[in-house]
Amino acid sequence: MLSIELVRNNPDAVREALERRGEHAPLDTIVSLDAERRSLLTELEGLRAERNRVSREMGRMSERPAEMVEEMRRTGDRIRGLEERVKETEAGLETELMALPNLPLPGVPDGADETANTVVSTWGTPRTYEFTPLPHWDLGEHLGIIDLSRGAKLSGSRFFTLSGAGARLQRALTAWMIDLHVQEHGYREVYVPYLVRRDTMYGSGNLPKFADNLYHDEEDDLWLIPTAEVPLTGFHRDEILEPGTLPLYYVSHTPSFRREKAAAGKDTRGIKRVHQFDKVELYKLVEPDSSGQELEKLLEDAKDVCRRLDIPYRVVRLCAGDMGFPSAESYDLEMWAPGCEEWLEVSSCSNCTDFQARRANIRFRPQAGARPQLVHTLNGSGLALPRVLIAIMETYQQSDGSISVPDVLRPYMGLDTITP
RNA sequence: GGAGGGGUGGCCGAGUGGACGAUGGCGCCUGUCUUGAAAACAGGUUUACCGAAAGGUGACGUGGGUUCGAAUCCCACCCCCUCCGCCA
Repeated sequence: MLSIELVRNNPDAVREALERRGEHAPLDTIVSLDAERRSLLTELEGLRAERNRVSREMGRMSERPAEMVEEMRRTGDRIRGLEERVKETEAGLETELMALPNLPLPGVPDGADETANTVVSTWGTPRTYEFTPLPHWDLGEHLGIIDLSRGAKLSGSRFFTLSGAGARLQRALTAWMIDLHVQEHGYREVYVPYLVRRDTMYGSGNLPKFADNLYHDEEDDLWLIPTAEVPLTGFHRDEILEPGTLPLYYVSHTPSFRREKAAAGKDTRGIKRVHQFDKVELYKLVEPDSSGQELEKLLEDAKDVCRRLDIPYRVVRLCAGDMGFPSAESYDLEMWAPGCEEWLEVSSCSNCTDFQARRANIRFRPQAGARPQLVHTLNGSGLALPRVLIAIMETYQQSDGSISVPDVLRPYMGLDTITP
């Protein structure tokens, strides 16, 4: 959520920033709702002050004059009427504000969609093969480690099962990535619920706008998380972090559930885009001054995973129009998959500035006794599993159809080669 | 799911219709004393909103209601604890 003070005081700057994202926001409505709210509040609070004063006076009297009681009853009615109007105005204002995405930071390039994104760096050289590298769906089938049709049998299209060395590879990767982030990058591992309340989804920015992309249990009003970012944003909701607590680095491994309504028909082969996938998520709560630098570090931590796996990757800087709703600045990390011959997005690292912190009410106290301020939050995958699985399988495939296990994973896998 | 108990400031805990944002204790901060520290003593110590300021308003789990006036009474919901049932 954007700060109402910012919208009130700099509507033109906000409008301009939102335009860069292709958002044509009803800022005039917001500004006038805000003005209305404040004028109603002034009136309401005046009446309440009057009522408090008279009530106190009456408490001291032995006899309460009937006309005084009568007048206060009328004041009470006016107060109730005003409270009703304030509530309506605030609800309207909140609805409008909740619908606005975060503002892109000044350095974020212009552009309407992904065609305006820029590749900022590339690492590694794609290998050359003496044979035509197969896509993972073929490799997975030959090796008997990915079974798409059984996934479909159980749950429908875009679900998959892994078995044998495939399941083991995913588990090895997960454990290795978590260990790397905990032991070398300073993150604290957390285990979180995969079903969350409505409020938690509002905090991260997934509700109310993106309900279509979420699975929802009607009976208990619980929502399946589309990323660990959701529960991690809720982790410190309504807290004031004491001086010396920040920065906080968390890593969490969870499944992610996505309805992929908007992507109907896209990427239907293999396990690139599925309704349920596992992910190791990196999450940070930091002081506002450091969030730019922390984003660079977060991105480094994600890149480190690619480098240690020895898989070529590139870093893409997202333009203003292609960023996620809560993000102010984002980089995507893409791994090269030689079988399907494409760059696979395995991580998206974002600085959400105070956008989620304001929604989730996460603050910190800079020094003892100082006023609480909103933290900045950042998130990024480190990394998304099925796509890394794809990249590993396709990159490390051998002419006989087997897959050589990357060195770093061998201790976790207990074998060097995946064969049928 | 059933029965019972409970949710008050950073923590503990008092308060059952009127001067209570809330006694007291602990913790923390500042000062006095001390070579320094501890102890003792004194003062301070929630948060949001409206307002240029003075000041005002709200918040005692949440939302409604009763009342001139609600932490306190009523209703609904949420959460926690204990026991029973079920269960990995």
